[in-house]
Amino acid sequence: MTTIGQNVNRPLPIGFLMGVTHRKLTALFQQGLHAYGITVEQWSALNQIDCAQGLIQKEIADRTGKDKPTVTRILDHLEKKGLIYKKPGERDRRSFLVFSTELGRQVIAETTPIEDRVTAEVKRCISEAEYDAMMELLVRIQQHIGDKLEHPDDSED
Amino acid sequence: MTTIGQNVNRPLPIGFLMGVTHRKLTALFQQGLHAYGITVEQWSALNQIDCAQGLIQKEIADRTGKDKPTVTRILDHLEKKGLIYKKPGERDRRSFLVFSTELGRQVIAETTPIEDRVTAEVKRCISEAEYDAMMELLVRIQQHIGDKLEHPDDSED
DNA sequence: CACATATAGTTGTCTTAACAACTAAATTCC
DNA sequence: GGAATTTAGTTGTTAAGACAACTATATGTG
Repeated sequence: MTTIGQNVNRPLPIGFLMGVTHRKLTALFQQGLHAYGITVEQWSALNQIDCAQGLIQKEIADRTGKDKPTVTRILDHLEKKGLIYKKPGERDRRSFLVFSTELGRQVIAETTPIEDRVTAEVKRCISEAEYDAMMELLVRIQQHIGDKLEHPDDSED
Repeated sequence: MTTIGQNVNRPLPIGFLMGVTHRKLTALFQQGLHAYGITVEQWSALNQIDCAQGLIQKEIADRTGKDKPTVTRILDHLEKKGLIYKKPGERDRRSFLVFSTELGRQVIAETTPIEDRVTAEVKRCISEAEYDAMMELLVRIQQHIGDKLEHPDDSED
């Protein structure tokens, strides 16, 4: 006779709860982006490119929190859709400078209000102060865990 | 002459910040799971199965916040690894009851402390009160946005 | 200079997520 | 009872994320 159901009702760990919440926020934004034929992740890369103009892919990766292969593929999609273009780096011939096209700029201009609406929707269920606190906590956790991933053995009590 | 760089330094929207944070938390837990040959998402399904014993796939989907196709595939992996088994539903012949095997129970018993360590790590950079507040806010946002996704046109001011 | 090492980017593989289309069994309604 | 509708689960496709292996250029050190 084996013991069954021993782990009764432990709370959903924070990572999983964050995953579920993240997926729902993404789904809401994705609904709004549907008419523009881009995904949420493509939007985030295009948004950074449009803001900064002339980023190299490594910088896009850093700013969007994605790894290099992921960025390569997202840029492939954005390029095929005519939303960005790459210029070979002259000083550093390993890299490209990435720019948004006129169309890309237009898409960001039109979709930024959609992102604002997602944020506004979140603020309908939590206060401004709670929102700010949440953002601050997310940044803190993200940095702390990021450090831990880079220096796994540091047991700085 | 086109305007360039007009979207100067808008803050990272909450959804994206949550995505970055979620990916880092997942990466940390995944490091710990490496020796057990399962992924974080497989762990979360196995964990639910092990707690409840005899869930049908729909219930696993609900409890893990995944859709049915995703659960089907995760269970395929868990079954191949000998961590779970399915029993055909007798009362409802469309569904299966899913149980963890002895090995599956053992894996969860041994890996639950690893998940605890991830939570503990998070609590090293935020207080207990902040942690609780964060969890509560995540639940609230997740529910509110979930409702919005189901009733998109409700403009309940 | 030459060799080692680091960095930018690409390609391939696997897993997960979203979405649509589908099968089969259960339920509802007339 | 029988047709329409739900519900449980599967399969296929596409995109993204993690990871490893790879190419090519840059940098650093003897």
